[in-house]
Amino acid sequence: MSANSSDPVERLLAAVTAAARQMAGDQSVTPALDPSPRPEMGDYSTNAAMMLAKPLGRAPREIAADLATAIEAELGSSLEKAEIAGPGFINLFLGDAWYREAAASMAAGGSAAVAPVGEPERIIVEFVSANPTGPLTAASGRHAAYGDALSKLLRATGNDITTEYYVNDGGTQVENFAASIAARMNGEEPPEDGYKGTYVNELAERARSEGHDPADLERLARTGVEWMVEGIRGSLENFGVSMDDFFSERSLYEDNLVDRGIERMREAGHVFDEEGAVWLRTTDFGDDKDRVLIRSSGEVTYFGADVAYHVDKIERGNERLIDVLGADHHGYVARMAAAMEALEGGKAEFEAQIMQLIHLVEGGERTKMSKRAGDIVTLDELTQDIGVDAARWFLLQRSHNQTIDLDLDLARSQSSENPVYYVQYAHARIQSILRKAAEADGGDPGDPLAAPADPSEKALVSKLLAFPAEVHEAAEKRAPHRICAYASEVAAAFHAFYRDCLVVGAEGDGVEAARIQLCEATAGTIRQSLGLLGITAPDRM
RNA sequence: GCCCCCGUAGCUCAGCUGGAUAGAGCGCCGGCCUUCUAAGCCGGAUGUCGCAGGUUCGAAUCCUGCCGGGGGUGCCA
Repeated sequence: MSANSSDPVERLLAAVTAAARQMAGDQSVTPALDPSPRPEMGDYSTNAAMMLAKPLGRAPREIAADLATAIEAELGSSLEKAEIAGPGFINLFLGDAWYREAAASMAAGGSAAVAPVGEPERIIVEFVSANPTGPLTAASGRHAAYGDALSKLLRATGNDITTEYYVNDGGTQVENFAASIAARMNGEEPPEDGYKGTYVNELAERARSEGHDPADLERLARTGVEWMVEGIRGSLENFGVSMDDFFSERSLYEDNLVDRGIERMREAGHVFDEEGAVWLRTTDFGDDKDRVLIRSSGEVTYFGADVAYHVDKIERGNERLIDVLGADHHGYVARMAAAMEALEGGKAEFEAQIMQLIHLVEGGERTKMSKRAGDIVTLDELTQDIGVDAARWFLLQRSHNQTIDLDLDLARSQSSENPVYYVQYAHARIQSILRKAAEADGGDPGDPLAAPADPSEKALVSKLLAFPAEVHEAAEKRAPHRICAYASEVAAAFHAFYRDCLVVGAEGDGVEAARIQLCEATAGTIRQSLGLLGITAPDRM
């Protein structure tokens, strides 16, 4: 981020920062520059003077006076005036020249450009990873929407991203799964802790027609999981999520990665044997108790396999491992972080993002979802009900850290009132204007564009200029829901502009052309915002 | 017991690495289509930011303690 940046807001911030640093004699000062909350407070305001009050030992407003003079000198003619307000804010009022240039800066890329982060990382994002013993649920859909949007945000800010689904195709739950299919093939009820959903009947039917032997549980397990993964992949693709990889737990054993991982931890001195089991001393790294890697029966625990999987992620060159986990796995975080520290300390950052629960509400009651009982609303059913766009918006608009109630009745009956339509409508409206503009014969393309003059027009420009900062903040905070809020604000700013400013046929030199360009930038910004969320931007509604 | 999430308008929630008069949607009341899409816009009402202390020039935001709701806490996955 420098004064040479093509981002007009970055340039403003650079000027403010330079002035503040010179006055403080301290290069570490990082003042904030924010859009002003109200028009009478100018276009942007900075808290720089207040930040300097303590180190300089002077009153904030006094500093602000000097700083304002310095900022005026830095910015020259693009600044109309700088006012000191409140406890020491400096409010910047920008002139036509700045606005004209700012509007033009968005023309090339279709929106304000998102600069890559200073130090891009190679990141692997693991999400969903639901057991392949049943179809994806609506809750998995929340994970899918979040993980996908987060990956897109991190990619948009310049990082190298891999997305991955860990397939738990080993272990007892798969045995239960196979036993359940076999039971149905034999016309029996699944075992007590088996899977009772109707999809199991369908799998049994298919197994029978393809000549499977219900007694061959191993083959049944492998095939059943294969079919399930196939279905899961399809559900995800239908939902607009394409995983880079599906990583098989079983392959860890086949490739001998589990033994190797445990051996390495043993060499590092963090493994011990007790009561016939093999343990990892995670308490040395902040966990509240030590964890078993290999049971006394000789079986590797889920944790043991998962550690080996994470080791593999690091060995593939990833610098940061992000796991998107359900709230019911939060107890798992400390031990995995401990394991990563024990094994590969400092080599890669392990980061867990914990998703809070989603409750489906139907008929005013919360639906209990149990995969084993087969009492679930699947992701496929959800998207059929309310559509992919509405589902993704619904699942993403709240912080992933927040428990949400998804009211199915509401989502169905009021789908036209879903906020996603508000944003999509703005986009469709713009496309309509642009179609109209294309029909009408525009002015001379060589004419200079008018500077945005109307308050709604200027407000829209500055809202669009905030796009890069919003994307960076959403990425850094792992908070795609901020993009939902931002997209809504862009749509609102556009609707206000639409109300106040005629586009096609606007009077004045270069006004129509400037407004068409602004419409294009708005459409581009909405399209990109929705794109980060995996939501379409329709041209007509 | 210990750990995690939450408590902000009637409802659902943003805002939380401290900043100006705390916001949005829904709902409620009242307006706006012979100009580019009324799935829109404008106006109005509604708040002890759970409670109590503390830090600070400044706290919804940071710290401590409490209260209330939800979830977790296995040689399950």
